[in-house]
Amino acid sequence: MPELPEVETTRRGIAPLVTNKVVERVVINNASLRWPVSDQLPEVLPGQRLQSVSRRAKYLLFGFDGGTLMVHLGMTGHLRVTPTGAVRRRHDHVEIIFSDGSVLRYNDSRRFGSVIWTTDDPLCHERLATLGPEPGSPEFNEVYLHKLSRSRQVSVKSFLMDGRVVVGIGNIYANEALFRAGINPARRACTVSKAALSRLVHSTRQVLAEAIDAGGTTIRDFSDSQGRPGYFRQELRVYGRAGQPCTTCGTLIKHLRLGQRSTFLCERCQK
DNA sequence: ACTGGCTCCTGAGGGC
DNA sequence: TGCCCTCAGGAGCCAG
Repeated sequence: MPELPEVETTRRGIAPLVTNKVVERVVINNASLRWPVSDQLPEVLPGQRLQSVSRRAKYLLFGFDGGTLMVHLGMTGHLRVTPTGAVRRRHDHVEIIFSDGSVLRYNDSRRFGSVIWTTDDPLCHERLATLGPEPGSPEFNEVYLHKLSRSRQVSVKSFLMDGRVVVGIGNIYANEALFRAGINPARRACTVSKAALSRLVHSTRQVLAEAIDAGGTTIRDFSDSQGRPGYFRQELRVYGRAGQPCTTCGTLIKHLRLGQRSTFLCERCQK
């Protein structure tokens, strides 16, 4: 489900509802996520105040007094805040009850996501330490991409989706960014010119920023913390548009598979 | 060091 | 209506 814009949309919705609240109780209904949820959580968290909700890559970082809860939404994860006593839904795996009665619920039908507790610097955690720069950071630029890509034989799309290269870009936005940059996603990364990589840096930032402004993209089941869908779907130019005309030249959008992921392109606009 | 393929899991949608 | 198949927005792990 979520790429960077959806995670950021979730963060913005959740943060004002839970920041500065004190945990009263934690309930783990199902600990078997991507990694087992720590059974220490119900003992450790109560009494701690939630100081901040930030984001690194696709991880939401809930900064408590004595540590950080690192939440990844996987493919189908949702967070929502409800009053106490609100009906528990199927797949509500973790519930954090605050002393004011509100409840933060982690729901994830496929359980590809994770809820990880760490008392160390989360940025040094093994899940985060090896990740590349944020797409919005100055480190993500054409010089960096050019240097990193010279030895890479993988498709430029797989390269762009590699979290060690740059974080937050999943399948939808990789397709969209490559279309806007006029780059064929199947091209090997090492063959893409610095000029084209420069276009890719800008189109990536642009697509992500526009998607955040629209509240993310809802294809199947993404909704924000209030249950609202994202409105970027109507802005998608290639993703999910196989057989439909290119918005630029009218050529029919082609569908193929790269690295086991659905890929869409206009063969005329993307070289 | 890279690469492609497989894997975890549930649910939706299409064809018959 | 139901059954079976394919596909899905992530990403770690493994063998080659």
